[in-house]
Amino acid sequence: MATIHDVAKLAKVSIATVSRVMSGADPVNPKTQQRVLAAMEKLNYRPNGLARNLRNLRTNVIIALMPNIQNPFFSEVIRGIEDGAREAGFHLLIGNTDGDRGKAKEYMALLDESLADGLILTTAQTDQAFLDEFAAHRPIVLACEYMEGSTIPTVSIDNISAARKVVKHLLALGHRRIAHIMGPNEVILSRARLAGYRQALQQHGLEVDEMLVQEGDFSLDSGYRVTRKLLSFKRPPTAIFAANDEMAIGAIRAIREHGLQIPDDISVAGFDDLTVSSFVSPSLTTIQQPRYEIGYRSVEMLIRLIRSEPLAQTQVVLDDSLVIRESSGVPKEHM
Amino acid sequence: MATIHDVAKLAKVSIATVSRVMSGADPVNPKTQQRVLAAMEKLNYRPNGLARNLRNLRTNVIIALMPNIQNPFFSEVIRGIEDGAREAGFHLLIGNTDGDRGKAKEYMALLDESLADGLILTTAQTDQAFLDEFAAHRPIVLACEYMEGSTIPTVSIDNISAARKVVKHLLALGHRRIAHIMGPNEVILSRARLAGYRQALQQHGLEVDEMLVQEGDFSLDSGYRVTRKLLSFKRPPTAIFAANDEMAIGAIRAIREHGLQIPDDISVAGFDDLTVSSFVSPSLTTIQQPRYEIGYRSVEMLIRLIRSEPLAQTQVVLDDSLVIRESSGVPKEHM
DNA sequence: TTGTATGCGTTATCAT
DNA sequence: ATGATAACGCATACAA
Repeated sequence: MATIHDVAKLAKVSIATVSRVMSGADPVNPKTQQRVLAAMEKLNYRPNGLARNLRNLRTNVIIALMPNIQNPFFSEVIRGIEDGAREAGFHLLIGNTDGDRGKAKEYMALLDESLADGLILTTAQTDQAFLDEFAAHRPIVLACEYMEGSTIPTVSIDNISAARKVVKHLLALGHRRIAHIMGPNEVILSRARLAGYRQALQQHGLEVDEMLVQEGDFSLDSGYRVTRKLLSFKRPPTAIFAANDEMAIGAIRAIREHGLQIPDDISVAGFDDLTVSSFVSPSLTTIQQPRYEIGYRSVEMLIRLIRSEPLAQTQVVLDDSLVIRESSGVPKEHM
Repeated sequence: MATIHDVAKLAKVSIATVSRVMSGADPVNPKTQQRVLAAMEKLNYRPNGLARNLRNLRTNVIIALMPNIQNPFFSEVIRGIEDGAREAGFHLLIGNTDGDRGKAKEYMALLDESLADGLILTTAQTDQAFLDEFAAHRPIVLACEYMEGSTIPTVSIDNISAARKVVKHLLALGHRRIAHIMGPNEVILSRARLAGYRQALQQHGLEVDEMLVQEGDFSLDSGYRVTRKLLSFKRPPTAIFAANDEMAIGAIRAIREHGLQIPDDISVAGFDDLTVSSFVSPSLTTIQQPRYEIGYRSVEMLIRLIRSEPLAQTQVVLDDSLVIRESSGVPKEHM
């Protein structure tokens, strides 16, 4: 690979002049500029990004950590992050943690090794105390979930109110035995959605039947398994609210295999509005959240942090909306 | 951030000794080692990766390019790549190209800027001539599709024979009017699967009705739209083979909306065996390919290329298998 | 307008 | 066993 020295020698100038031609910062005589350009062309010169980064002490790399690259919810968030990063001249390094805190910390360490300029977490990935401390001195943004009492810049919807909205919809249809398939209890998101579920029932004067709250892991398969369990109860629920669409699709499968009709025998609602959710049969009632925008706004904030620019607000809450489709309906006893 | 000089000063040694303590290559007196370690601890020293990389002229970064991060097929391939990369101490930079060759070339340029050590393409992303030339002097592996007459190291299944297998299955059930929803014509994969479709029909002595070959773009929605078109024909097909599962799921939706039963009125088959494909209703007949392994083997090859180690073989073809589920059955006139 | 010289923080060579 | 020093390739302050 040709270096700046090779170009300088061929163009009969100093390396400083070559550097100036590249940056365009200082004025350069048009004729020498031509010579330099010609030399760069001839040598097929590409500046070494490593040297440039060391000199500038910046990498132009942003890391986005996701618990699971397979999850289509996050991939749309990532698209928003990527677009925002590209527009600002940053590269995106995507890290998959599989919910493993060790992996997450490994990626976070890249910040301290100067191999990345900033970090976006989609879901917290680790304990709040550690994260607060870590983020205090480093450019970090938390996307998708909100940590109560934390000072970390955050972009998310209000998961509690969104979950409440789903359950109120089911209550309004006449359901009284509504089950909730929650996500992993250690995930903040999961607890927030569970809280919304409880609030809706309580505001309706109903007690929460703890048997009807079951934990999944956000996978299709866990939704399937948990639903089979729910259906085996003496008094099965008339509606199931799953904490994400994938578990809801798993639930649909289990219900159909059980020989029941949706929504006639049992209603199902999810959360996220994946693309596939309007294509499954029956199509899924769910919460639509602005996934792309969550990503885009997150990276905007992060870049301001990296540049030490002030933040207008540190906690951004975006709007969600309830999408009612075929999977939710009036319970049988009311028909 | 503390540097190696700060550590050296505090420990009252030279920077060379600090470096030795870190690498463990040369012997160091245990007592001085303790002093150095203590100093590193006290200063919370983290070596600067940028400087290290510049010195070594390596980044330990591998780039994986995918046409669409949303596509669950690729995300499993990426998992394989990521695991392989991690095991070998590499970081993975994931690039989304949206099928845009400009974006792809931008990422490829990172190789020439020394910001990455190697590149994996999942689908070719660009024209063969450019790619062959580009790959001739750089560590590059092509995953998922095979380019006829190319010398680029490749890991994939045999898409032609796999597609043939699907169509032969439909023929064996008694279908004669079999439609094909192909992927974008500029994608090698799409043309390979189309070729397999043609071969199967021809080997069965059937002519290909060109009206029954329609182009989609691998999205759910395109499968839906194209299927509506197919169903509007005077003589609609009795079976549809979609070039991927997402289009097949779109097709299922269109067929149900049309009031037809699957597989009684019309059979559907896909390609890829996404997780969701066994959960949709009816569950999908499809081709299962070793996505994770494709990724894993690709990165293995790439790392050998980066290290200038010899390759046992440059074109790896892995096994696929036909998974028969509920969406394909005997056509009505045969029942 | 251009050149010289220094430093970014490592690793590695060569002495001692 | 340890230290001094030279790269790695670039950007920039300062001189000319």
